Amino acid sequence: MAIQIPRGTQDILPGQSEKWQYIEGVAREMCRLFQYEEIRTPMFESTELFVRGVGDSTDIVQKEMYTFADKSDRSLTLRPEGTAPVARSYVENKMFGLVNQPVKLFYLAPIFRYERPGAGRYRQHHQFGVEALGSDDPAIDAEIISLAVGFFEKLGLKNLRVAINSLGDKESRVMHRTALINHFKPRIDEFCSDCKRRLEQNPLRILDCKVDHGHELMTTAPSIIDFLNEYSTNYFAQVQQYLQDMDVTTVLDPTLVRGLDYYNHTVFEVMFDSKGFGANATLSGGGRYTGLIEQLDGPATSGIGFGLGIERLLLALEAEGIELPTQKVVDCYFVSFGEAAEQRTVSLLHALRVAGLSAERDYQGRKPKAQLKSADRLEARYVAMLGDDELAEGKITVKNMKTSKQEKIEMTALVQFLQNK
RNA sequence: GUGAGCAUAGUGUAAUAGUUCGCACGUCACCCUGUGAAGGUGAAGGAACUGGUGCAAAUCCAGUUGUUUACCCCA
Repeated sequence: MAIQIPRGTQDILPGQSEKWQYIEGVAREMCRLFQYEEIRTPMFESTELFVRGVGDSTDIVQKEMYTFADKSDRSLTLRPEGTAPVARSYVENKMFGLVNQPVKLFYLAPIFRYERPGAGRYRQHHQFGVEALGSDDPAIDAEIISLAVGFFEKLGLKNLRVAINSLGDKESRVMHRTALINHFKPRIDEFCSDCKRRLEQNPLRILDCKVDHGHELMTTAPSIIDFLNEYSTNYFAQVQQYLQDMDVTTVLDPTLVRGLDYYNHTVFEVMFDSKGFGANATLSGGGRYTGLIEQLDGPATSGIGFGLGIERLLLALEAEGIELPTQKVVDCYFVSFGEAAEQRTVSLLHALRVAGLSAERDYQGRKPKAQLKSADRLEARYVAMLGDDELAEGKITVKNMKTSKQEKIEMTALVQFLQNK
């Protein structure tokens, strides 16, 4: 049996990789406009970083990390999310001391989680993530959200729903959780088995249960918004106002929570609603984190960011029927008749490439007819044909593949001829 | 981690417990020995792995692996 690719991973092959490059290009361009700079952190970190940063009660840390010991018995973990490494780097490189705050960073990086693969979920996936560290200004929350939305729109995605919520500070979250349990517990027998399990595990999830969504307790359930203190309420109102000022449409979703421990205040998700699209409607998720930097032994610093999965984005683009521009241009394909011509092709081909023209030839000793076929399939703009006749005259036949017109030109004029086309 | 479906040439598919597993596209050759997108003829190339039941297994059963999908959770 041949060796197979590890479960939940995929090769990005030619034909597909061009799409990735395009998406990455759009991401970089957005970041340039919004003035975020690229950071590249290692693919693996001390396990401790994620245990402390992400939170040891989260699913990610409890069961999804690729953790291994190196030869010196250090416990290392393949990056399961993007924010903690950035926060670590911020602290380690003392970026809190930089004159310009917040420090605005982005990354394009592989993420590893040991989980069961499904629709739009992989063991290695790739995220475009953006983080702004060192500012409590609600304007930066709005900026981050508008960047995410702008990115999707630039790629032509429609049917987007931007869900937004505030978790307030940690206190409000704990109080809300208790209130939810008290609300549902007396009548939990009326709910489905999933909800019974959710009651202790994650009572908030009961609210978007598909089975019990009609139950009267659903509508009367306590909302997190009612548990926010004055600062949190005002902060959230300000974020929403700024978003409105930028014409970014959002939907308040009081049931929105995120699975990572470090989130406080603003949280948001960009959802893709399109029928035929699977259960993973979340294209992007993010929010504000206030305790993370301190948790990692840095000064009290607040940050906000988001991550979005490229694989899911590609699925969404496909579902929408959006074709990404992929340009692979072959300026000239060489077709040679006979051995002498084939030998002469080597230097001509090289000359074109040196001159900045993309050029290709046949390496399988195929017949001229088959060479033409290859040129056609590669969508070469021109074919340069060389045989004994041309060699004798010091000329070469150049054929425009679109118009099928061909002419014989001086061999020495080939580069110039093609450059002018 | 739980449940369900699927696994046939490079790709997409068909069939059925019983000779040599059919078709399409692709590949290659020839018709056409210096010209691509059309056509004709021909060729190469295939049952995920392991075990079981049967005279006989691609087909039935079990396990393994992979894959799709719904949960959980997330990007």
